[in-house]
Amino acid sequence: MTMSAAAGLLAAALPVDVAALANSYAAHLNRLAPLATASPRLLLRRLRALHGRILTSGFAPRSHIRNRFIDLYAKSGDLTAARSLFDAAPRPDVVARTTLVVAYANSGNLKLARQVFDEMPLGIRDTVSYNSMISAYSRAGEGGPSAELFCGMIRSGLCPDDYTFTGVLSAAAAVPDIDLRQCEQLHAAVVKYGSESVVSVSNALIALYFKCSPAQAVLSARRVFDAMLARDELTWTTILVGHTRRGDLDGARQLFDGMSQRFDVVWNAMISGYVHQGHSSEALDLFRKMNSEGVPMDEFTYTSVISACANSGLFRLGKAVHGCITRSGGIELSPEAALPVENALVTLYCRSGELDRGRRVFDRIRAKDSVSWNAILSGCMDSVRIDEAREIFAAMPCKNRVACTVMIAGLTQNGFGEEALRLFGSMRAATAGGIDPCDYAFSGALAACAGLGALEHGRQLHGQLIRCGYPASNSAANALLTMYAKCGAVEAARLVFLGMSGPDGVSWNAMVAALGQHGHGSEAVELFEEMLQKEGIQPDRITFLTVLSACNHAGLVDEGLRYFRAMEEDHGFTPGEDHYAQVVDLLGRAGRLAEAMEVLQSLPSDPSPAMWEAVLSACRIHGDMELGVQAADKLLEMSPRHDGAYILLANIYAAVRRWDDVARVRKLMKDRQVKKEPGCSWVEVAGEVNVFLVDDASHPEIREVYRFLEVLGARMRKAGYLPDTRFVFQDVEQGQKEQALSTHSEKLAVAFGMMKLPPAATVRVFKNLRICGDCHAAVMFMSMVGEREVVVRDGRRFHHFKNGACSCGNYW
DNA sequence: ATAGGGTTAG
Repeated sequence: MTMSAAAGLLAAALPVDVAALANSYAAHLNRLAPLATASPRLLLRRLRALHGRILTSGFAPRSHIRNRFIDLYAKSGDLTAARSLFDAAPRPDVVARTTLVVAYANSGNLKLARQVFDEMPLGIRDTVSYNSMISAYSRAGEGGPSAELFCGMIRSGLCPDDYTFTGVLSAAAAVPDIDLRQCEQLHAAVVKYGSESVVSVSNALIALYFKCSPAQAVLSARRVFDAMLARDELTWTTILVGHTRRGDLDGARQLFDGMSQRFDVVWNAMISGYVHQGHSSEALDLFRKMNSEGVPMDEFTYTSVISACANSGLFRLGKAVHGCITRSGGIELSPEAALPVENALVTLYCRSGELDRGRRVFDRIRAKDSVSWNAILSGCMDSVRIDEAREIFAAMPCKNRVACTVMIAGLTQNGFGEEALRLFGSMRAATAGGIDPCDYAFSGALAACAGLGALEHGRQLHGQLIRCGYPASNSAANALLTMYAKCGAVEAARLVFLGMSGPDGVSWNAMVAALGQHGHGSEAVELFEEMLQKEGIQPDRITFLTVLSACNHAGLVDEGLRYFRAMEEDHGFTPGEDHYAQVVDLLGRAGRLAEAMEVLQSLPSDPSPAMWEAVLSACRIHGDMELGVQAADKLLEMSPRHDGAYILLANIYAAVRRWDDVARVRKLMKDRQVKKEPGCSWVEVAGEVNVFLVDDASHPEIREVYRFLEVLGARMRKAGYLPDTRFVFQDVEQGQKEQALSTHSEKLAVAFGMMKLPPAATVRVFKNLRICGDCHAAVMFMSMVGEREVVVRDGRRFHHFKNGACSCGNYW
């Protein structure tokens, strides 16, 4: 017999007033409850002590005592203890179950919370248990499940109360593009169940209407606001923030100035409104006014102001605010309250380029949260300190969705696409925490596919994206569109574009680029003209860059020049270096090298590397040795590790068969350690290498390239990527057709033939060769890979290869 | 046992 069992028997034998004991335990637990916020660790110690005493006393726990324990264990952070108590209950009641739902929801594990909720017998569910689950979803921004539960509770005859409505309304506010009609239906439900006079419900309703895009929604919000008999500080912040988020800063300011009694926190709302709209100076003016009027500031004020500085590049001011906070020791912030401020400071220092200082602030934070980790992680990525970012990521205790997304985007942008895709693939695995990727994570992964030319992988992601239900996310759709476009699947890109409910400027730019890059130059220009007519879509600097590039690819030189002029004259954009580089490229590619050089010489500042690169590439196409070498010299002088310069220079030499010079350039690259990042796109390498495949197949340089291609092909097959032909076909599409067809397709056939492609890729290469009209190259390719017969369809045309010969025709 | 706004990371 164990000690506790013996004590239990003893206790049972004694005439103890069990009810009195229960009351004293309950009172004890009530006294402990405030510790949940003040000091969870102390709470846990006390709880364990009390729990131990109860166990040894042999007191058979009453359910309300047990429930209290479950609640407090969860609040002290020991979910395991909470769960085992719950499991030990013979018949857990609604309260126990609801407590556990809330416990899991608060720990961020919505799935477990929902599981406990679902296991709750329908008969015992009450309004509070529904409310708890609904508000859990609402805090997580999950509008769908919250609405579904709301309907479920009405169906089962339960009456929604003000808690229900605040939850459902605020969840609905998190739904992107919430329908005005749905808002009105919810509003009607509020009225029907008599909650319209509750301040919190009205507040949530106002917030909801402001999130709803149609302009008349604002009027509805104002009507609710005007009808309110009592308003609290939340009402005011909601209405102020609502106006500012819709860009109506003046409206907000009028309300703010007209308030008879100004709650202190309302200043924060106004400041954050200015910050959000990028009006940093007004935000800071208000901050100063707040200071001079002696309005008490809190952590929200500091956080807003510091992030205003970080966002608008006012780093010195931000640091001054930091100094003020530290100096005025009078403001005592608890560690919890200081955390967001410190997090904002990490971002401030990282953005100002002082990563090490950001790191020091970060290191000093005692209880770092996920935001702290993510801030320093993204700081490292932005400063291209990839290894450090990898270390941080590995060390992070909380690799959440944002952390993964930052990593994926950062890796992709810095040429580690494969690593990014591996991470994306592993994040949803249970071992990594089972994180469902959000639309931003998808767009990072899709960008990685775009960079790698991994069309098949991208297609799979498309499928997953649909299954995960992100049809409305512009960021995901834009990435998808770009992925298809970069992988050469223009039609798929077009379908994505057409399927979007509200394509934004980025979408339009991406679609124009997609058309432009694949030889549909005039269509690209047409789409651009359509974009100009579109209401609510404004062309930006990127748009013009894209149009110039489209004209460039399609050989629409004069149109390009016209748009270049219109950009400044009609739209008021001063051309940047990138625009000039595009124009130089446009002229150069068209063989108008003299004009290109004129542009270069007329620049207000020195030409950028990109412009010299354009000149160099034009020289490659047109075989202008002299100017080409000059441009390469310039480029290498400016950036000695610019890999493109070496490759283009080698190309120029290869074009005139100066193999010794090619070898010299390659050796120089080696000596100077000009290396592509290990994760760089293989496809790009293949395209690059391909240019060495200029006739002379017996030359040692070329043989080396062949060997390289074989290795490359093996690696790609192993990783499951299909090679992409676009880099090679780009030459074909960019004019020079006759020449390109006679040389490039053949080279391509040889190159891809050497790579021993999997069957699906073989078909694609064959199709592309046929579309280029090069029968000879297609036949050569097919015999290299040992195919006997292949039929591929291209629209209504088909291409047929059989017994060493090609034919083509129409299906109907 | 349950709620609403304002802050920080992509």
